[in-house]
Amino acid sequence: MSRHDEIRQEMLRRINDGEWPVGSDIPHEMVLTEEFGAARGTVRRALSTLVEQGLIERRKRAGSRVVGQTSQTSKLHIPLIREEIESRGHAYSYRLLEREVKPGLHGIGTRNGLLWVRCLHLADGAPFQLEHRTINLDTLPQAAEQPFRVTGPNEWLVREVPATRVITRISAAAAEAEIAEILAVPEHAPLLIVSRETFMGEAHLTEARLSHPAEQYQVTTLSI
Amino acid sequence: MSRHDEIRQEMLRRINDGEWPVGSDIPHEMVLTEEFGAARGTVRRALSTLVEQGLIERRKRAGSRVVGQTSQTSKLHIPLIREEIESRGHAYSYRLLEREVKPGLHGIGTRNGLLWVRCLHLADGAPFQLEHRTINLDTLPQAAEQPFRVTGPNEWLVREVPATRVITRISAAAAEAEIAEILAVPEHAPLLIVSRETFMGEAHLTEARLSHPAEQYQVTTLSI
DNA sequence: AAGTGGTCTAGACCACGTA
DNA sequence: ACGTGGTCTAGACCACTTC
Repeated sequence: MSRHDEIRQEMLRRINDGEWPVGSDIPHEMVLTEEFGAARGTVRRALSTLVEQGLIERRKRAGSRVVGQTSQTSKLHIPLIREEIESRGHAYSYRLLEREVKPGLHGIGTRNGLLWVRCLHLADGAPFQLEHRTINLDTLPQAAEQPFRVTGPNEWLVREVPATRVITRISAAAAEAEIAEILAVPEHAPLLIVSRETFMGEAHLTEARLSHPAEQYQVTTLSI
Repeated sequence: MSRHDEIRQEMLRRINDGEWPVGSDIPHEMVLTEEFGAARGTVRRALSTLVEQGLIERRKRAGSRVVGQTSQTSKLHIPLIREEIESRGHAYSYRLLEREVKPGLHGIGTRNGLLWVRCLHLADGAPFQLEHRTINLDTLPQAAEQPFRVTGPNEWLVREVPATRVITRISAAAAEAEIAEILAVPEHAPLLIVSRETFMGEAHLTEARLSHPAEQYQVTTLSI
């Protein structure tokens, strides 16, 4: 355990034991620096981690204070669907349903159009995730050469394309007739839907709508 | 924009423009330090942010390399339900449905028991979130004195209790008859369910199961 | 206005993992 | 075995925000 970890542990203990109650100011950096006998940078590193965790707040000239659970954030990690399925011990398979180039929309893909893909990811032969994928051919023209016949767009994107910004939306919906049939669930069965938009800088790269039968899938996040 | 931000921006540009393609090694710290004319710590800070964003990977003695979207993580921030409703411009109201102390389970709350609360959060008078809450009275004995009659457990927890670890699970389900009635949706209507377990160190603090009519609610996450 | 947190520098030592 | 990234120190200047 590094020194800044030790210092952070001790700070956590003080918060936990009520020595630094929620809402109270904690000692200034220089005080802590002397007390722990460490350099200022080391103390600051411990404090920064606590800020990331959402346990303390820092304001210039006003010191730092302990906060409650308000600003608790978690990390959401959505792995490759193949890895997700294989990590559960199931056999992964893939089926391309549709692939076509469509004209652009709303200023996205207006020059080269949009590559539109619909495909299915299966676990032990049973439908697990229905993927509606749109790829912007203005920013990713190489995608036009990808058949996506034996592996999905995800695999290719992960291997080739870096992204700086991802927006993920998680929602629930009742399965419409067509989707219900593809996913082999009753009509109006609950679905868990993950929608992701991916950007590189300001450039829009791709968009995915991933529908799962609710019984088979849930999203889990861990704290920072 | 601070120097480490400028350096990071330039690194992002190189990744974006393919000067540093996915899978390739990027220059060593000392090379970058010289090139940018900054201190090593500043370059390292820029690199650290890129690691957090999941854009590069670092391995001792082997250098750093650009990775694809595999390890993309997002930050999930679930605010106080009251703030969520008010930020949409609706009037928030609260109704306590049930409150009772139950014996502990699975080693959780085995001394003092568990405080079990069921309550409803409404937007403009319409049901928005049904909350099933369990509070561990071993770790949070003060909770036993809280009536939760006019404000929910959330408000109290946020004000009083810090947490170091939060596990969040997001799932979908069809509304059972009783829940459907409380939420004023048809039976079997899709629900978006957010479950959270909260810990301070190893100590289990509280657990919540938050059910929302799917039409009214979705979870959004942003990249780091 | 002043003191806090934020940033940056320059240097050193260390441990680990790959070559 | 050795060079890389990881950590820590000591010091300085700055800008913001509260007092």
